[in-house]
Amino acid sequence: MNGKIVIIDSDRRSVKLMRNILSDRYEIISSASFGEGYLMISSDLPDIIIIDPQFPKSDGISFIKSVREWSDCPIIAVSENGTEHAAVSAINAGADDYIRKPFFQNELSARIEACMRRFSALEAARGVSKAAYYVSGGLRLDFNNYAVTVDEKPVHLTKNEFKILSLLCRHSGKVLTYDFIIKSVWGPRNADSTGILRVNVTNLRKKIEKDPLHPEYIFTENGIGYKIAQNEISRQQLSAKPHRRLTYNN
Amino acid sequence: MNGKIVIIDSDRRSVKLMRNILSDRYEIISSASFGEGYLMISSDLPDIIIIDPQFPKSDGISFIKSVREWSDCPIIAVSENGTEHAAVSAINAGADDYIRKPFFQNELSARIEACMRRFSALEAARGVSKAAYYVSGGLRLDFNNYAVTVDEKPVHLTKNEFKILSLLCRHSGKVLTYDFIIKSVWGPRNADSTGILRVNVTNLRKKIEKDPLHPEYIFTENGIGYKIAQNEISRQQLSAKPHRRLTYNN
DNA sequence: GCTTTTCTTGACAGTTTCTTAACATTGTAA
DNA sequence: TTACAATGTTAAGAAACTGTCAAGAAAAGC
Repeated sequence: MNGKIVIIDSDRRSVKLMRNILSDRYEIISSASFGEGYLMISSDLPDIIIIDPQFPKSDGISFIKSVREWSDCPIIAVSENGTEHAAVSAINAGADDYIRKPFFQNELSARIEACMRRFSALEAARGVSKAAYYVSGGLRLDFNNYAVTVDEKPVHLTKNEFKILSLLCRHSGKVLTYDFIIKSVWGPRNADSTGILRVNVTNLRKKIEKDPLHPEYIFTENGIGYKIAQNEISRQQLSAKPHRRLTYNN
Repeated sequence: MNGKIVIIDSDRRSVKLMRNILSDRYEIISSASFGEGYLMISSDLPDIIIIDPQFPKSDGISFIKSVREWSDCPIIAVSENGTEHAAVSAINAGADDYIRKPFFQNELSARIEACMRRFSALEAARGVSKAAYYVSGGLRLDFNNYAVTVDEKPVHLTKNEFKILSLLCRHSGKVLTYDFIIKSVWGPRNADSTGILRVNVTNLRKKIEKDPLHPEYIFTENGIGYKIAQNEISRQQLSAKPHRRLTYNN
């Protein structure tokens, strides 16, 4: 599996077709409604969002905008509306591409893959780890299997606890602000609702820290956010991707 | 000017049209041949490359691949060839977008701008992950991680202390007035409230200076403000010069 | 349906950080 | 040297932040 895609489209044939094209390489989750789709995006955190903004009938443009307020996830608009205005609106709202129906199947695939490549490059530049495991001291987290062990002993985490911990682990060594964590884990949400994050971190610490009062893994940066120690296995795997553009030295 | 665009297209009317659409916001350099275009790309280092890979005699796909070997500059293919194969080939070769002729003018603009936005984000992420440190003597400050070390030992700073120190480090070597620092850290505020700044600097010095009476890092310029020594990480060290290939043979 | 787990909220306490004010010290100009 | 302004230091209360608990709501599992 190359990743997870959320498809939001009220045309069932469209969805079925896209499923056929993509399901061998991607996990597909679909919805016919904006409301449900929105919930899927915030709970499942897909790698790509495909949406038919149904311009101008329904307000898909503001949907795209509102996702963009809290997520950088690539959005591809796929619509029967071939007008220039529809495409421009979607792209300006934050969509990464606008594809007209009926589309060529291989072209859809190619555009999705291109999107994924670009986003991976962006995340890599941001220091997001692509390693399969996080290891630090006695703590080990398996990103793919949702498994966490402390000193070889398996630890059960709830969904949100795992989301928080794996987020910290993907960005290991960096301080993540409360706001960033909240938006990443809960999606759109009142940013000042830090209480729920605090409770989750307390519960997490109870499960993985020997002495929650003197944390060994999850550190608090007062007034800013949380961080976790650098992944011990990511250093070797720091891949040297070629530089994107030549730059002047002046 | 928003940037520089190299257009490689043998169709003069196309080039003229694109010039008309884009020249108010971008510097346009164009060529009708691959060879010349290639030289332009390597010498002018544009922000975006627009290319019609559908040259009658030459292979535009290998051109794109060849540019991709050493540059990540966004490439937009614009071609009269509407086939799926043409689009898929271009995108898989490394093009960021494939636009069919005849195109909508505003859509072309929007797609170019979207490309620029994405690429800026990528470069910003790369820049941040490189030029993220201030170093002077034993003092080291990591702008992104709110982390400060003195002689390798981590030092804990409060949010405001870090704000002040990083402000000084960002403007290293220059004297920052009390007024400027206060406004930067606390926002609009009674300008004569320098007391709070003095307290913060005292606390900062306690944490990072060996002998606060004879500061090694944070210097007072009487009657003006504070300053910190110039960052020892020079700009040349930050951006390594990638190799450049100047010939294109096909 | 029921039971169990997880999520969310609000209250509260302990801790850290911020801010103020008083006082000490240093620098500067007459 | 003296007087005065500017800067440094300290301490204490205020404010903000963080960690914890418990209870009800919601969701998941059976």
